Amino acid sequence: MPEKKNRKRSAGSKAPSIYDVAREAKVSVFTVSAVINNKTWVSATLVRRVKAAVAKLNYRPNLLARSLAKHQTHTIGMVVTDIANPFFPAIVRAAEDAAQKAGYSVLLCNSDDKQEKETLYLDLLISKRVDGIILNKTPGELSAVHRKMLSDAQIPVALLMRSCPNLKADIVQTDDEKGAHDAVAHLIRNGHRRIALVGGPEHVSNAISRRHGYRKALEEAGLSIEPALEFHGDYRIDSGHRAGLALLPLRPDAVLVTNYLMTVGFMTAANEMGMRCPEDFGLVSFDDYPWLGCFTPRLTTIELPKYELGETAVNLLLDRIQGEKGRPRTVTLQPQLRVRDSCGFLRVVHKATTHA
Amino acid sequence: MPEKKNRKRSAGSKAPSIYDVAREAKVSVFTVSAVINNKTWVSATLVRRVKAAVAKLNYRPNLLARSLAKHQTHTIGMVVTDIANPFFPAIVRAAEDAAQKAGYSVLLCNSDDKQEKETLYLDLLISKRVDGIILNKTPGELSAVHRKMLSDAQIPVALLMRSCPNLKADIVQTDDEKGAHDAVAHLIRNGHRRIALVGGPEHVSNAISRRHGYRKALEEAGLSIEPALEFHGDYRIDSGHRAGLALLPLRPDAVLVTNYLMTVGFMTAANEMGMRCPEDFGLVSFDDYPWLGCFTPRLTTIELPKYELGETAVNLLLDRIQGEKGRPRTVTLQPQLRVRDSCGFLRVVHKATTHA
DNA sequence: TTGTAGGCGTTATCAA
DNA sequence: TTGATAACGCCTACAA
Repeated sequence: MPEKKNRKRSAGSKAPSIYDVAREAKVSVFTVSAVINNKTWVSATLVRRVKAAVAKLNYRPNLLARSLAKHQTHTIGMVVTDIANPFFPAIVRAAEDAAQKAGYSVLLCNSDDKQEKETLYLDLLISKRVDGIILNKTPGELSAVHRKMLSDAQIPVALLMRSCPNLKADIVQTDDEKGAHDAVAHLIRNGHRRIALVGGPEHVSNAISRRHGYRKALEEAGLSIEPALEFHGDYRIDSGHRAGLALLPLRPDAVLVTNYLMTVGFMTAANEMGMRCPEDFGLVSFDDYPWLGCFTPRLTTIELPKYELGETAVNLLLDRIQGEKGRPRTVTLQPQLRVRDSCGFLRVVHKATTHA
Repeated sequence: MPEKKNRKRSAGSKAPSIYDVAREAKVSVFTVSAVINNKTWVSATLVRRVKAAVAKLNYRPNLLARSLAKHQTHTIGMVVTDIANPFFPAIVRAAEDAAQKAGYSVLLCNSDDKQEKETLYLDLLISKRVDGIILNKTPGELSAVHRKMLSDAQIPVALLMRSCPNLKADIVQTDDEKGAHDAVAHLIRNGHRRIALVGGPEHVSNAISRRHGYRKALEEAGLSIEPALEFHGDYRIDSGHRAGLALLPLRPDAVLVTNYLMTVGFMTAANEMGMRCPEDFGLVSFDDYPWLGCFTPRLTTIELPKYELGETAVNLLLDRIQGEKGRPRTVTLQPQLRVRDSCGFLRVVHKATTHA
């Protein structure tokens, strides 16, 4: 058998296999394998010989074969709605960092928030036998089939920013209700009364939490909830634009926009309508970015700890991969109000003066 | 042999293999394999039986095993400096789209522009036997060892936005010299004379091109090149900030900042120093983003076709994977000047008035 | 048209 | 401490 291998090898110039190394070092494949994996029991002489052969042939173990034999790929799948949405890059970066540190790599998938695409990718990741999946779930349940496949194949999943009604899995999220609440409370403190909401997709858990927080703050302040001031977007620019077109004519004092992309659309609409922030309306946006501080209006935001989100997601996953059997954990990270200039601070001063 | 498999299988609830399906459908593994791969020669009856078994068992082929047998993983590796740099997400998204469309998935790596990390990832990708690599090369050469491994393993690479001195490979890039030239020419048309440059890493090909374009435009206009007005950054925020601190005191009329992150740093420095754009200095930035149009100052930019970059990269790669043997191709996409308000148009009017 | 058996490159079991 | 050799799950000549 080794003979045949020889023939093939010497023909073209393929990547060397463990057999080539074994032959070169005049040892068995077992020994080579042992050296590759730093097993302690190999004699110094053989270690030297093997290492020399490895260097000479530029041998690199075929991780596919290894994965097949060991039933683990050291790969995690990460499916987000869209890496081009600026909310995700930092999260993905953090995940990749944490994964890399632990010897894992990440396969990136974009679902566009479509169930079909998500299903497709889930199938793919399962087929590729990834060791775990970070899932920014599309709204809706996970099919029974996929639940079964995931549990049969023992592939843990960590839910990112979105819970899934019928999937018991670890979750990493931010305290969105609190974030939205703090944002609206801040707006109210600054004197705003009629506050609009540009929310996310109706059935996405974090969008629901944000709406809760929004309403709660309103109620606590004794302000009425006007359904007409609530707009349901989809976290993309265009829906923010539509929201602006629909909401601004209603002349709200201020608005809470629940993600950056929609804020961009909203501001564009405002510009088109000749309305200015914060003069004509106050605004708090979700998500913070380094560039928000150096352009006008300087947005007041609810910062979400993106890096920690990604990092935590893979750490939860890694625990499961290493056999952690406890019940699902939920890690809730704290958002933070970052006050800048888009809330009509001047207006507050004005009111305060009035009161005095 | 199948017996042993049986024993194991019935014990736990592992993912089913092709053998399980064969047994369930009462056919041979060959037939199952044929059906899975839509071979035409299987009789309708057996196809039906196999499909039923597949559905019943929720069978999904183990792509690892398939890859090992077929010597192709249908995976491409993509190594960028940092996905958190807003320049990359759209490119990666485009690449993933194009890859997915062709049945490939993408493994994402961040090199941070460090040779060591790049080397690490290259080793990894080779070991994982990816079918191709999209590489946003760190400055410097590719080691001979890696060149040899890549060619031995027949792994094509497509260089993204950066050429590599000793690697003959397909390249996708933008016409950076033209982009920078157009930017500076625009600045000059607007009346600016002393124009500073915030450039990229000294040995990165696109940074060199951008500097060429900058100087060329200056020369064409008969303006002198002041080395003191050229700052070498690293495409990250902090270096843009340092650039602002160093350049602004020199009171240039305007500045060309060669990427968005550095522009953010530069603007921050300007704010700290109480200098305003475009009143105190004009600015053109590389890279365009949807949000630039709705915040002040509305940046005039050189837009780079990010989506096409990513798409083209994988298409070039796919061609190679499918056996294309021609000599390396270079695809150069055209950047586009997008005029907004950051160039001090008013100033031009002013100067014009003066001259009149 | 279908089945059998060997190979893909590792790891792992069991002797030696 | 080492060496044969059987898995791992799939593909694919070669036979039937």
